[in-house]
Amino acid sequence: MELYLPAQQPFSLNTVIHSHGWVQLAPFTLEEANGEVSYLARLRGGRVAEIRLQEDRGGVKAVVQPALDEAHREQVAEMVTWMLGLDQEFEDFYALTRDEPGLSQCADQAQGRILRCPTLFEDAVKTILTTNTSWAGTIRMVKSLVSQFGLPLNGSDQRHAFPTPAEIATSDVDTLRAETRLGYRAPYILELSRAVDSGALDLEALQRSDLPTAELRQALLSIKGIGEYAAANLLMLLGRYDYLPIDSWARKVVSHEWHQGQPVDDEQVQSAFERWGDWKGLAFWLYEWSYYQSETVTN
DNA sequence: GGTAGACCTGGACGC
DNA sequence: GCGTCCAGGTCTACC
Repeated sequence: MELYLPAQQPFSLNTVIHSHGWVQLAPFTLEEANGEVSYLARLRGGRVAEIRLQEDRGGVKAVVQPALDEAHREQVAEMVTWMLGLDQEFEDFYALTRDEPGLSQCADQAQGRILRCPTLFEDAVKTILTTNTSWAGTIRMVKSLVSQFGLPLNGSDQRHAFPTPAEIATSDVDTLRAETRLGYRAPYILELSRAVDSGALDLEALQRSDLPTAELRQALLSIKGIGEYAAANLLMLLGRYDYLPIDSWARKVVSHEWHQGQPVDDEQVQSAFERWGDWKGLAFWLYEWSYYQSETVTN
C-alpha cells in the first residue's frame, strides 16, 4: 500500500533523514545499500506496520505493510507528516542566513527539518538515553528497550515497534537497570512512562502546544532526567529554536571555531548565536563547523 | 544561586 | 585478560 504526501518546498528527504542521529535508533532502520529508511509504527488498536519512506515528486511516498484501512492510513499520513516536518517552512530562516558563510548552504540543501519520532514520549525517552553516555550506548539502550517491550511486527521476533508508556510502565527499575541496561536512567524512564500512562503527564499535549517557549521548557524541565541540554534538544524537535542544546560537543566546536581551542563556558556558546534570535538553536544545529570538517578530513 | 559528588557504562590505555 | 581512568548530563545535598 502506498501513500503520497506532499511537502512544503524546498524539501529533501535525505537531508531530513541525516539531520541528526535519530535514524540510527530503533525502530528506524537505514539500509546502507540504497539509503532507504523505514520505521516500525505502533498504530491505534495495537497494530504494527512497517513504513518505508522514499522521496517522490517533491514530497514523500510511504510504502506501508501490511495494507491498512482508511482510519489507519490517515494515522500514518499524519504520523509521517509530523516525523518529517512536511508542513514546516523555513523561508524566514533562509533569508536571515543567506549571507552567513557557515549557514549559506541551508536553503540550497533544504535544511531545517529535524527528524522526529511520532510521539513526544518516544523523543523524550530517546533524548534521556543520549545523556551522559556515548552514542553507541544510546543505540544499545534504545535497541534493548524496543526489543524487550515493543510489539513485534506480524509476530516476528526480529523487529519491534517502540513501546508505549503502558508497556514500559509494567516493568520495574531492577529490570530496566539489569536487563535493559539503562543504568541510573532506569528510574527516570520508568517514572516518565508511568506518569504518561496514568495521565498525570499529558506529554502529547505539548507536541502541538502554543505555550510560550519558556513555559514549554519549564514543563520539560519538570520531568526527571531532562535537564537544560535535553530540554533544548526536545524544543528543537518541537520547532522551537530559542535555546541551544549545549553539551560537551557544542563547547568543543565553538571553542575551535571562535576561541582558538581555549575552553569555553555555556555563556560563550550562547553569545556566539545570540544574533540569530528565535532561530539561534537551528543556526547552531546547522552551522558548518570547521572543527567537524577538519575531523572528517582527518578521519 | 553555585558547587561537589554520585550515578552507570563502555572505550581507551597501561600493565 | 585485567584493572584503572575518563567522558558523558542530571540530580541532590550542601554551603
